[in-house]
Amino acid sequence: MKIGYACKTVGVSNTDMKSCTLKNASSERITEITKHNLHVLNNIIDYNINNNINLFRISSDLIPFGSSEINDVKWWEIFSKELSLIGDKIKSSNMRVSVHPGQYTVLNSNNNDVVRRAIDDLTYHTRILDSLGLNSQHKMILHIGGAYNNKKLAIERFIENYKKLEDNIKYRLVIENDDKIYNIEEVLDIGIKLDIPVIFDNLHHEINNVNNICSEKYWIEQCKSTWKKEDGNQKIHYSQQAENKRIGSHSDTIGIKDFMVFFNMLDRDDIDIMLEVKDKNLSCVKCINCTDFNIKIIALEKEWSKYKYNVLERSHSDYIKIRNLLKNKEDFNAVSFYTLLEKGLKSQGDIGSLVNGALHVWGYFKNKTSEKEKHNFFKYLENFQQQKSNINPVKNYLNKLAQKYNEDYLLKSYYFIM
DNA sequence: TGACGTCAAGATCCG
DNA sequence: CGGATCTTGACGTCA
Repeated sequence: MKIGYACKTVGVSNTDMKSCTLKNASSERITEITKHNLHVLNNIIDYNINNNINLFRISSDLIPFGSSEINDVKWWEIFSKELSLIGDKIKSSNMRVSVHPGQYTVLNSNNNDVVRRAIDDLTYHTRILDSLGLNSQHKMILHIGGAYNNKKLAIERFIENYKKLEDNIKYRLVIENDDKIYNIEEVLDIGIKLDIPVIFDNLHHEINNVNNICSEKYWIEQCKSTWKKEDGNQKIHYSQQAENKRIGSHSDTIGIKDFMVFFNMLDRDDIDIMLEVKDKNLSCVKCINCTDFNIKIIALEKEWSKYKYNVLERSHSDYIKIRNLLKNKEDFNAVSFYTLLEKGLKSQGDIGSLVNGALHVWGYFKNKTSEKEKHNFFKYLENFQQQKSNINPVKNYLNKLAQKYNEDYLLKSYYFIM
């Protein structure tokens, strides 16, 4: 089983992709950004390897305007060396990657121009995986498209247009149920008819389902048979509804208790789970740790070192509870740890606890800083205490100091990003 | 015509 | 002038 995350990282340095607007998209600018983004992709792959993450979705933003006619840069030739080095890393680490054209890539449109652009976009995404030298287990996920007041015709159009696609596109293409139009039963019908693997998305299914008679497990098992040996293990998407947000919005983090219920329901090892969640790799590491039967306490201690000041500034009592939980090195439980962590991070920190957190972090510097820096810090802190500002200027200043004095422990923590 | 989703770029505001 | 905060962009469908 692999558990992965989509497109970008949270709290990892040098992993931000660049982009540009259409009016600035010269060949030079596109080449420059592509070079940067490939460097970033390489860093993300390194991060994944170092954190035992072996499922990842590559961002469609890798190449600016990758499927547009205005991009005339032959990036797959110019950067062939960089691409194959990244591809080699992916292969040698047994990582599985994917790409996912979004809701605006519509293969079944009744507008020929939209279909033409959709095919260009599929060609672009396929080229990413091809240029990395990856096999057919590395997939491209697509939704079926619109309904146009006649679903039957719209499905027929999808089928006809699919048949016209180049073989190297078909080689990777898989289809997924969406949250509004095509439910899992309809997507499965298409998948079976065309011999395309089907991705089950639990949240889309919750919102847009056939009926409540068949269980999630039933549909996941139905999808399983669409995955052939050369496609690799069945892949599914998992996400949770964000509280107090529009139906279908992804949660900020994966609630570990609900995830474990889902995981235990699957009761299988030959399945890969792509998480769709705002905190990306953070939830991914959480889920990996909680499903690892051989987890060592050092893995949780490492996690705690990154989150501790975020908890401290929100809730001192949760901070103490988690610290106590980790003191018992023989009998620890990853789910209990993350459940407490979620509770702590959900707490609303008051002025006192936020100040307490900032002072703890200040402790890293107090013997190194100049008088001026000390003065600046306490000025920011005083402004916050007197409600003249929020906590951000205080934390931003601490971040600056952390960078200046190269405090690796703080820079690797999530204190400055949450 | 706006909502939908995404998030960096670009624009503007603030001290 | 630098940093913080708000708006735009780029895509297609549907109400």
